Amino acid sequence: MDKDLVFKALADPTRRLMLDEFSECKEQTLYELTARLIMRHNVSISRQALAKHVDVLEKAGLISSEKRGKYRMLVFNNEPLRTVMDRWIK
Amino acid sequence: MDKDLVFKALADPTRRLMLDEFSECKEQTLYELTARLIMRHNVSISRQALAKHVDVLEKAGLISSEKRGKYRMLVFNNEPLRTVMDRWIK
DNA sequence: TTGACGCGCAACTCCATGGTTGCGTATTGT
DNA sequence: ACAATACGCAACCATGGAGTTGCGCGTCAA
Repeated sequence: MDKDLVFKALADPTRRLMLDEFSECKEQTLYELTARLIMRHNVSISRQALAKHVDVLEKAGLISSEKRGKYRMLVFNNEPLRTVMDRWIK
Repeated sequence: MDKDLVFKALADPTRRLMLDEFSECKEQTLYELTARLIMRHNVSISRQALAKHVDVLEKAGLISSEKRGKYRMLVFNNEPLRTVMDRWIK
């Protein structure tokens, strides 16, 4: 696990909103996630921009993705968040 | 406490090294901190660049500073780190 | 088969930010 | 008084990253 990638992923407010959605529903398609962000958080953003954020979160190990036919299923994993703060909080 | 500022502060690897030093020694002058980073972590960086990082950390509430004559004393505060991860780790 | 839809990819723009350089200020020791 | 030093400030440059646009591909229902 690359801690640098985790902190980079957390640096963006849109990605933190995405994590908020995932902490309520651990499995979502990219389509569902986009719809939720637009409707519940008034996020005005294109699908492609969201897809980029998904890539960043995936490289950080915070989500994993799986192709299911037409849809792309995203699964949340908060384990990196648990381990990344160890060095300062004792 | 502005969580956005905290995550921004954590996004940079140099600032995370600074926090590493602070978690070992909670009070340091800016001069001491600069010397430690250069010697113990082989960080090649100017004093001004460090001062900018200090400003970012201070705005995030992660350190507080106090002028003591010629020196600027910096004091670590990890409380924002404890509260900022709540929403995803339950 | 054909159209709609969810998605991937690449090029482009724009701006925040890390870093440097140069100069000025205040404090301290001799 | 004067030199050394720890620091603040402002301008500048270069890079990375967020966002958009346009196009094409694969899947599914009619």
